Amino acid sequence: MAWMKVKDAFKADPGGELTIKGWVRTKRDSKADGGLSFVAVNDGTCFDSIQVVARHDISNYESEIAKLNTGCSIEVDGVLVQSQGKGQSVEIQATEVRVIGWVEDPDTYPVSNKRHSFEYLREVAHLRTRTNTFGAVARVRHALSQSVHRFLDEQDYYWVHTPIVTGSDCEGAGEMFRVSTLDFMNIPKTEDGEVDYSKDFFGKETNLTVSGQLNVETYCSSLSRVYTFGPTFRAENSNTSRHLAEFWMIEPELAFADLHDDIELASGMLRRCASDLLESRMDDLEFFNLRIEKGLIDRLKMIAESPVKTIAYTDAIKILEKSNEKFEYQPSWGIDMQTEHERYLTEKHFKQPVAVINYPKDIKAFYMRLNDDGTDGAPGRTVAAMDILVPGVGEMIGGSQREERLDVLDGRIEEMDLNKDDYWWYRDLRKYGTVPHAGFGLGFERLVLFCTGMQNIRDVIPFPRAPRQADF
RNA sequence: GCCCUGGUAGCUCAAUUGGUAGAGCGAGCGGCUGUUAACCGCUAGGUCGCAGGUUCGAGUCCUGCUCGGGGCGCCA
Repeated sequence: MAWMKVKDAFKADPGGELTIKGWVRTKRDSKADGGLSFVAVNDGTCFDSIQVVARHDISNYESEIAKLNTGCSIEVDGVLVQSQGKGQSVEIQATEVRVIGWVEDPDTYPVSNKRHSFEYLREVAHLRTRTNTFGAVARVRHALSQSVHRFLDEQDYYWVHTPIVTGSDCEGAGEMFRVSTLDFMNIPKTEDGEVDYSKDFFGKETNLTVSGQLNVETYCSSLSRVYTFGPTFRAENSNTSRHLAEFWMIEPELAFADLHDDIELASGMLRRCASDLLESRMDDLEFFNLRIEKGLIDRLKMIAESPVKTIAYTDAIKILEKSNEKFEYQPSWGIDMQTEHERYLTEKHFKQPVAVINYPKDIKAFYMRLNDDGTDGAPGRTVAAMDILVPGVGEMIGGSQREERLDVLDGRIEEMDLNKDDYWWYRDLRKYGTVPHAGFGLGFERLVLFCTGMQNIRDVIPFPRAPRQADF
């Protein structure tokens, strides 16, 4: 008999023979008709489990089928039929049930058939994907990843595999994890008493990347449209439900483009992700909408239809100053917005994703393009930066138009007390055929949070890494 | 890093003014039923996070440690 995935079995014509393979979610027994069992089998190919009806006349009914527990793996041969019961349209009348793997001790099976807290399930991350929620998160995460790649590919963006280990000490996006093969108990020292990295594996100090941006800008300067999509690492001691030490980031970089082209790309990507999900994963979305966050589907529909709203930082501050909201930190021009300010803007004032642009230069990175004086009526100098804020998550995207003018870039490097020599190859891009360009970083897990309604970022990545957390 | 909170059965929690522990779910067994958050009955299961201290007596009070959770900062 042909092995069929559960998702395909649901769509097949009744009457046909088939084999399915999966894990038992629940089993209910009945004494009717001499005895029969209803076994819900899930293989992860879709949200729903399929109901297998096993009767007492199957040879191993008493010895095995009646003893099945949640978590057992089985193969079932049978016939797809219209269900006689309510709750499902089709079910499988089993002719044979083969037990592949038993649950050794049902009493201590970590994900038994009951409600579990997400905090507890994090401690059994190797088994939590067997629950409705984590199965759905895994499928949605995959679908979003595919949407991003397809969306960019269709617009001629090339995926560039920037390095995980970086010898560049100028990425500047946060604390780094050191990569080294030196013996901790016997660190080689120079004459000055410093660590002698020339003896290390790479012959120099190396770290895990915090961003592929600087590297991908080199490819942008020849291939025009490129992006990175891979893991990045921040050794910040961040203890929040929105930060991870290891997370995946999407960083497009587009040449011959300005800040508005950048926002348009980000906005289009969000719309595409939402509409693809509504198209392909309604089974999982309906679950999230019912059990995790009411109104999720309506929000995704809104995202799919409306472009991101853009507002200048200077105007955003004015909105905050005029609002009647009691902020812990009073907003004023020049401050870096607090989480409370960002949430007010996206959740209460606009009630939709908002791109805040043109921030004061003193609170942003050196590579962001300096605006002309008075851009958007700002009382001070600004850079062409943008943050996209979304309800429920806050900052999901951070980007900018890059400074393509070498003299201005050098001025900024000096102003911020950075070492020009460290950026020699980055500066070369401005020396040889420079071009206006822009890009952004999208925190992939934050996108998954936004699209599932999940509350904690540690529940939307398979094996979360955070301070004091690197199990599995 | 800062502030706030919690750790009691496999899981989620309860335990009055300090008097050595209970429920629901899950699990096992039995009953009932084309069942589906099934239902009914019985049973098993706990050095109350760890280490000290106060007390005749500590799950309950004190100190230290440890591991969670929430918020803030840093950002994506």
